[in-house]
Amino acid sequence: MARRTDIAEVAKNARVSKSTVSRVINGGYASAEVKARVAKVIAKLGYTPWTTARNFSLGRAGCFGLVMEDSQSEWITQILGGIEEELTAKHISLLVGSLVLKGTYDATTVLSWVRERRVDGLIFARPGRRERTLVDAARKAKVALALIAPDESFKSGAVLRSNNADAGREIADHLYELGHRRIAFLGGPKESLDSQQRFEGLENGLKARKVKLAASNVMFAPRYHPEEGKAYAEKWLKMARSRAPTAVVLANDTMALGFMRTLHAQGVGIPRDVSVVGFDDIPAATLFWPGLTTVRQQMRAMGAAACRTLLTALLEEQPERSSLEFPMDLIVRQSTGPAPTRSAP
Amino acid sequence: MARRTDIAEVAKNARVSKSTVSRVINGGYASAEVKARVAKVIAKLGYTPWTTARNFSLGRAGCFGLVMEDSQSEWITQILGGIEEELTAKHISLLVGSLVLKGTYDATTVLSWVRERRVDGLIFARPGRRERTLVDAARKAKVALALIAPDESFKSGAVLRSNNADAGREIADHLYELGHRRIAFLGGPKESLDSQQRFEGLENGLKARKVKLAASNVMFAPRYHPEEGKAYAEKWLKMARSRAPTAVVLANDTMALGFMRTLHAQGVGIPRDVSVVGFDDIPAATLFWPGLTTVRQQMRAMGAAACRTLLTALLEEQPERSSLEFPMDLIVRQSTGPAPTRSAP
DNA sequence: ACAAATTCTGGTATCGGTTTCATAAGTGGC
DNA sequence: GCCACTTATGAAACCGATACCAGAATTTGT
Repeated sequence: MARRTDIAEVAKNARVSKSTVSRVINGGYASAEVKARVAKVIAKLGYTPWTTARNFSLGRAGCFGLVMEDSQSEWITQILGGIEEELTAKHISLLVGSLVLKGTYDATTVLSWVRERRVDGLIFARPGRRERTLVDAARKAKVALALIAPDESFKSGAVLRSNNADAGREIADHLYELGHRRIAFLGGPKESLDSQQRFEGLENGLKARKVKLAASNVMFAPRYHPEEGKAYAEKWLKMARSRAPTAVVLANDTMALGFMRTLHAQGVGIPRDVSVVGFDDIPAATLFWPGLTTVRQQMRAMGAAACRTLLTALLEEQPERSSLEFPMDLIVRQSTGPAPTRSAP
Repeated sequence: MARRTDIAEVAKNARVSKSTVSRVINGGYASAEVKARVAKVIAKLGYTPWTTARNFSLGRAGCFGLVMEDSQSEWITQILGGIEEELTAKHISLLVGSLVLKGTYDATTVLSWVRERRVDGLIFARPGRRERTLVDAARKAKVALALIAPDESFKSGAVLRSNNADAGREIADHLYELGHRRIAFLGGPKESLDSQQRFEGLENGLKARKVKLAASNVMFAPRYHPEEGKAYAEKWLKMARSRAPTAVVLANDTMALGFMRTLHAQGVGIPRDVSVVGFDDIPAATLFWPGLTTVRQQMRAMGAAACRTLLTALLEEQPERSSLEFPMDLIVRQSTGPAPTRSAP
C-alpha cells in the first residue's frame, strides 16, 4: 500500500524545507521563484495536506457541531445549505460537524463533542426547552456558540433570530386589508418565545388598525401539533357563524394544516368561510389544497450567519458576541381570501 | 488559560508511563492494581483523550461522510437516527460525519472529504443519477462505501435497499381485496430503479390475481414532482367514469399528494371515487385529508446497517462487501377504500 | 556606504496520543 | 530448577502538519 505523499516528500522534490512548503501553502514569506517551484511539485504529486494532521497541529477540531431536535428537522435542508455555502467559500475549509437527534434526549453525544472532539463551535438550531441545559453546559465549557433562537436572554454567543413581531404585524395588515375583523390566534406552548412574539406582533398590528383581538379568540396549545389544530377546528365548528372568527392565525404550519384538514373534511370552505395563516412554510404547505398562506424564515441566511460568526470567533480569537434579526417573508397562497360578507343566508 | 489535562499528566499522577495509561484506556496488558490506580486518577482529573490527537496517531479521520441530495432530505431524520444509534453504542465513538446538499451539484466538498480529510467511509443516501459519478470517484479513491440505494449493479461497497417488489405486491393484494380491478400506475423517471421495481412488484402481484394492468394505465413521469401527479389527475378527470381506473398507485408521495390535491379541488371523492396509494410515507402524508395510504421504508434500520458495515470495515480492516434487503411497511390510511360499484348513476 | 528593516529559508521543537521494542517479572510444564 | 511463554511496564520513536527561532539575503533609508 503506497503511502500518501506528505509534506516532506514535496519538500524533497522541490529542494526546499518542510517549513517553506508549509509557508507556500499557507501564505508566508516565499520568493516568487520558490513559490512557483513548490506549486509545480504539489501539482505533479497531487499533494493535499491531511486535514487531521493540520488540525492536530493547530490544536483545533476543524469542525463545528450542529444540534437540533427531531421535530425541527423540516429546516435542516435550508440551514445546512447556508452552512455549506459559508464553509466551502472560506479558503479554510472547515467541515460541517455533526448533527444529533435526540429522540431520547441524549446529551452525551453533544457533550462528547465538546469534551473529546473539542469542536470549534456549536450551532444550536432552534433549541427547545430541553436543549437549554445543553446550551448552558456548552457555555460553561467555553465553546463558541451560535444560537438560532428567538431567545434574547442568552448571555454569550451569537444569537440569530427571526423577526416574529414584524411578521405578526404583516399578517395583521394582510388580513385587515382582506376585510377580516374577527380574528383568532392559536399559539404554541405558552413558554415558546416564538409563539409569544408572533402573537404580540399580530396584536399590535391589529391594534394599530383599531381592531381588538377578543380574549376568547386567543389560545395557547400545549404543543405544536396537528391535533391541536384539529381540536381548535372542532371548537370553531361549534360556534355560531356570526360569531366565529373569519380568519385564524396559527403559530406553526403543522397546527394550521391540522386545522384546515379538519374543517375541510366537514365541508367548510377555505378561504370562503374562514382564512388560515400558518408559520414556517414547511414543504407540505404547498402540497395542500388550498395552499397555505404562511411566513417563511430565512433559515438559509441564518445558518450562514451562524457559521460566519463562529468562523470569525475561531480565526480572530475573539469571542463571538452578536445578535442579528432576520426579516420573515409572508407567502400568500390560497388559504387567505376576502372575509365572508356578514349577511350570510 | 489552563491547558487541558493530557495523558502525560495522568501518567505522572498515577506514577506510571504514558504507555501504561494508554493501555489502561484501550485495553492492553495492565495489572489490576495499576488499572485501578490509573482509573482513579483519570476520574479525579476528569481526563478525556483528545479525539483529534488519537485519530491523528491512528491515521484515521474518525468520521464518516454522509451524502444526499436536497430532495431526499425528507428522510434525514430517520437515517441519522439510525446512524447515531449505531455509533454511540460502539465504545469507539466515531462522530457522524457531514452532510452535503448539492443544489448546484457541488462535488468538491465530498471530494475534499476524501482527499483532505480522508474520511473513514462514505454513506450515500439514495444517490440519484448525478451522484453516480461521485460514487465512482469515491470507489476509485478506495474509500469504504455504504450505499442506501435500489441499485444492485454497484461492484463494491455495501448496498442497503428496500424491497420495492414485495411492497408492490403487497399493494396489489391490498387493492385487489378492496375490489379494485382497473388499476393505474404512475412511475417516476424511467431510469429510476425504485420506480421500475415498484411497478414490477405491482404488476406481478396483480398478475398472480389474474388482473392485468392495461398499457394505457401505466405511465412514467420525467420527475418525482407534485405537478406530475396533477397532470395525471387532469387526464383522469377527462376519462369516462366507466373506464377510469378505480385505484391509482403513484411511485412516490409527493406525486400522490399532487394527484389527490387536484382531484379533491374538483370535488372527486377519495376513496369514494378513486383510491390512491403512494410510496415513502413523507410527513405530509398524515397531514392530508384523507390520510395517504403509502409504503414506508425502514430508513432508520438502513442507516444503522450502513454504519455497521462501515464500522466493521474500519475496525477489522476488511473491505465491506454485502447486500441487504429491507422489507417495506404498508401503511393503510384513508385514501384507499372499496372500489366504487360499477353501476353508478 | 553603512545601518536598519524587511524578506527569505532551514533546522528543530511541538502538538497528544499510539506503537514498537527491550527488559523484567511471573507462570507453568516436565 | 530450567526453559518457554505469557504478562507488565517504561523509554523512545512516530504520525504529519505548523510554529518558533536563528541566520542569510535582500531591500530600504539617510
